[in-house]
Amino acid sequence: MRAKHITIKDLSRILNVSVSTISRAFNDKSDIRKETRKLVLQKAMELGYRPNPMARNLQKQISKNIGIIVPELIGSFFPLVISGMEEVFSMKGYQMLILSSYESFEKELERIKTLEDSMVDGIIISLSRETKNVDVLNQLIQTGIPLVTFNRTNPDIKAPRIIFDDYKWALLATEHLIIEGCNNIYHFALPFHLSISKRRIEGFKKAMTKYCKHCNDLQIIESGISLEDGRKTMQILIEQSIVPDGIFASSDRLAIGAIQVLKENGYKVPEDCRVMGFSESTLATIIEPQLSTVTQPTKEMGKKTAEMMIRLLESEVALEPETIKLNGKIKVRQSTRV
Amino acid sequence: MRAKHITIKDLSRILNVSVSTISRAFNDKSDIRKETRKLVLQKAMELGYRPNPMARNLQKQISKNIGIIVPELIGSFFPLVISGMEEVFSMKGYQMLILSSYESFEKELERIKTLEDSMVDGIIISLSRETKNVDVLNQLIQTGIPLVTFNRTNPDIKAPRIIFDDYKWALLATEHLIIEGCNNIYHFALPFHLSISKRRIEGFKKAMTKYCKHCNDLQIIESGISLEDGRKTMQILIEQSIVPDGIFASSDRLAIGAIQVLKENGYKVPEDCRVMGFSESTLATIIEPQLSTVTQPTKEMGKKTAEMMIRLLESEVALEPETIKLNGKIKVRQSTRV
DNA sequence: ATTTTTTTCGGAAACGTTACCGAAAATTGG
DNA sequence: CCAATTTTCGGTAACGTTTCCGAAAAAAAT
Repeated sequence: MRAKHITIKDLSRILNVSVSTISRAFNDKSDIRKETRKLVLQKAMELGYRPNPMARNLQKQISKNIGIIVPELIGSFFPLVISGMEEVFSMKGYQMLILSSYESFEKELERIKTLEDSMVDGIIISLSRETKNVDVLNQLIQTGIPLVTFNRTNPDIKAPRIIFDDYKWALLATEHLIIEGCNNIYHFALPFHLSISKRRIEGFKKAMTKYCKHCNDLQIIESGISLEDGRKTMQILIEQSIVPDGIFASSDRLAIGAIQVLKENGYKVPEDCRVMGFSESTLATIIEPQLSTVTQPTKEMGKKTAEMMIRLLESEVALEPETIKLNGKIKVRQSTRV
Repeated sequence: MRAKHITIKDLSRILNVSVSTISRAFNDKSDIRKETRKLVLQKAMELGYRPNPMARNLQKQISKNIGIIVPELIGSFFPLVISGMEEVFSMKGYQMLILSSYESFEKELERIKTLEDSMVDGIIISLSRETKNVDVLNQLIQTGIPLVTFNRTNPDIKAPRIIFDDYKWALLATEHLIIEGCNNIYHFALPFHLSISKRRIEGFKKAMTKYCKHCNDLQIIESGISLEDGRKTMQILIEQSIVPDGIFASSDRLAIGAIQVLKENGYKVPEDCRVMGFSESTLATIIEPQLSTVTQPTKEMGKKTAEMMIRLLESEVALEPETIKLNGKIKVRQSTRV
């Protein structure tokens, strides 16, 4: 039923040259005459010949596939990162197998197994929120398969990581709140065990002590990642009659949840409490007041990650795991400025 | 450098059986003794043998890859659809190659070519906003490669389509506005040449005439797809001193743009103008007032699309292109109810 | 016990490439 | 003009499976 594909052998028969010369013509080998190459390529074009990638990959013992595991496909962040990866991988002739761990450690392991089975040339991963044990990843590296982590990563993994300079920008974000006049600032943090969370907490603390602001651990609350998590955290604070004059949330979704609850309880943003988000999302300009946040070069992160993978793939020797830190920008909107 | 993979030949040597029996053991063939199968499988497990997919695919002349082309990866819609597809494809051992056309016709053609080159077993596509000519797709079908379209499709394509019952739900959405008391309703439409747009317009018209409401073509405005497009359309209306008492927007983003501009100009939603969106997005509950909209089983659409592809793949004979219409639900929030 | 049937297996040829090893042809050097 | 070199090419064996064909072994029938 399917139209038969023309192969290198067909070409060989038609052109009366050996299959090896045809292969040579397509692979820019040196030991072929320019005229014969032109002849072959021309005829190939004419007959619509396309090299069969499966055969080539079998012979070369590669798959030209890169496995990508992300915690989720919803939200704007990961799709945008992936979109950045696509740009560089498609240029280099690689294809992406995109899998979601759905924020579950168990599923994450499953996905890794799947990718191993399908013999991808490399694996790119951003950890699920549940992932604490990274032994499997390190075993993976042991077997020789290139691994790159991004955004949600873990210092114990002996692989390159591409991350935002969370420490620096958390510091600057907090500083922004302080300069705007906040004294009693709370930090809504991501799950503590995520390194991304730790780095932002450090930045927050540093800013607070730098300006001699009161800062104890009660002001740093492990909230989660969703909008609902942000709501809950805020609700608990209000029930305890605690209303900060500034909130630095570790994600836009947490920040928006906080704003919603503040407003529902009659507090005004930014007058009563200024709120700062992190990692720009499309939601930031929809909420009222519009959310100040730290924008991140999300697509850039995808590109850098993909480029790192290409480097691993093309290098003969094992590279020392490198950490690339990307810079953001503070986007001031109405939620922090009266 | 890379750890050598154990092959069927290694197993053959170790177990002292032929390669064909091993292959038989793994493929549930009938002509093999239960004990030998068990023996083989056990040893394979022990040595961590995994069939090489490239070799298998070359032999079977398939790739176990499905190409997927979507207009964009940002926004919640397409990632969610893809997430639905993933569920069924990963069950069936297929992998997805996800490519984005970035809403560009030219890029779309490029992507199709890429997928042909990589010899995917089937192609799933949702058209870019620019796509009017679908000859390439029909040629593709001619060559025998299974094609399934979803959401943004085109009646000229001779392939199955999985769509929402846009006509019906546009009708019901408009009806909802009418029942809530609107008389002068405007429809912010997607680009007219998209069939999805046409169907919703028909639904809108039908509802208006059914209730004997005044409805001329000026009330149906080709707006675009983005939030910015929604803002522009609303702005133009207001500049003409036209303020409808109801707006049915063909996407949540258009609706939110409209709401923003209405509010900026001192109009109240829903008191002065009720606004109805279409195709639930995460933005709907962030905007104030929260947006009434037509929710769609987005993930379900992905599943159904993938299942249709599997059917094409597994069927020997060519199937008559079928159209599957999915139902939605009207979600009433504050933007349409006082 | 011999023939017939069925079950179980091994050998070898595919699948479409690339890679290696020579050999023929063309070029150079003396 | 012949030898030495270089360029260009063909033949063939991989890569790791599956599939087909036929043969051996086991079971059933006579």
